[in-house]
Amino acid sequence: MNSEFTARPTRPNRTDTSARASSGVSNTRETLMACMELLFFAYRDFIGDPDSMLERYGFGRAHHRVLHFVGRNPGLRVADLLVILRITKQSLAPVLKQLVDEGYVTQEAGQSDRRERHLYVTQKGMKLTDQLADLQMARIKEALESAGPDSEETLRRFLFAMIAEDERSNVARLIDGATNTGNQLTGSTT
Amino acid sequence: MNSEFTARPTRPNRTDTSARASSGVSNTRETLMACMELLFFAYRDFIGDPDSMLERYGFGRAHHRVLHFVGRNPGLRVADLLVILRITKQSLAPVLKQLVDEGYVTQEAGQSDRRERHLYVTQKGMKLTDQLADLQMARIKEALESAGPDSEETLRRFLFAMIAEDERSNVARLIDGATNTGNQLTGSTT
DNA sequence: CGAATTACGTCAGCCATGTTGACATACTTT
DNA sequence: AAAGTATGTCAACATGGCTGACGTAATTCG
Repeated sequence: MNSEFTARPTRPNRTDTSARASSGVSNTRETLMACMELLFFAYRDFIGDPDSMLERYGFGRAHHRVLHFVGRNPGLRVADLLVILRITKQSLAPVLKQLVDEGYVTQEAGQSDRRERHLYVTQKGMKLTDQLADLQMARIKEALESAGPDSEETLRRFLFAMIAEDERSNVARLIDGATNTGNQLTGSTT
Repeated sequence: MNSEFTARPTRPNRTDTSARASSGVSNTRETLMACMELLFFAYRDFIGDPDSMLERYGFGRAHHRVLHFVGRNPGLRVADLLVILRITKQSLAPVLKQLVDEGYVTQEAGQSDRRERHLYVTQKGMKLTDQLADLQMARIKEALESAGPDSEETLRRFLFAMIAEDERSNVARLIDGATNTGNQLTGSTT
């Protein structure tokens, strides 16, 4: 017994007060709570996909993040990466070293300033990076389809608004700069 | 210079091929990529709120998760918690011990089976748990409002579909059982 | 009854990922 | 020449995971 998390406790005190009363649409505490928990589980599985693939390469999430952001922003400097990932150079060092040593990422001295190390994902690296991204995008795509026709626009608005206010412009610039898809974000959320 | 992550590289190769071509609505690779990155940043800030509060108590995310799930499912057994959190008892032990020692959680031997330890969040614990949840729900609520009128339903559908297929029923049961809000999830996603 | 199983705890050792602080090195700027 | 900057590196440490092994109490099964 108790194989998965079918396991529910004997569950006492279920008196069903509050909530449910406002059977309507508005965001009750319970509804928001459900969103919270769903976000928790959704995100877990969202990272679960790439995690298992990364394992086979001896990489972790840290490697994934580096591959992703360098892949999307070729020529990124080490300092940029640190700011994006919000980690210290000491944390990045071993991860980056491994990626460079194993040929997934290359470094090039800057032209104007030769102290700078510009990072690039190699072909070998891009292959892995794409595989990882494809896994995650496939899950998102499916979920969007099952969520309805306008779900993608709604989702983007929601996620963007979830980001700390003083970070939004940075994120918008990052995404947008890398994708060159136009100004959906900065424009639509004003 | 380079204060935040204003820092963008010199950015070479921006030739703008693919994408954008299909200017329509459909989920292009670039759009999905944007969703991916937004999800990454959104989730980071979603956890950032409680993180800073937890620090003041000397707690981490692990404590938060325990408080949350025990708080929502009073009487949960240790084994249940392990399955929900997908961690080992050795990982849980120190966290749970700290919460019990400091009076945030209590344990009670089961009535029918006295080997079982049923977990309950104390009043002191509920106060903290509620504060944490309120922080996160406030962010979600705001984001939903800024995403439009039907965004909550859409979001729930999306998130639910993001969960691994063979986990959905479990999650639905968990959320639903705890909230007693009815069968929105299990019903609407079929 | 006695043996096996179960729920939980605990000890020991390991790994990944993060942190600070201090310092070295190469390069640029003043 | 001196100061500042971009990066790398060493050392020590914290957190939160993991596995394996073992103990203990309680239940269940033969």
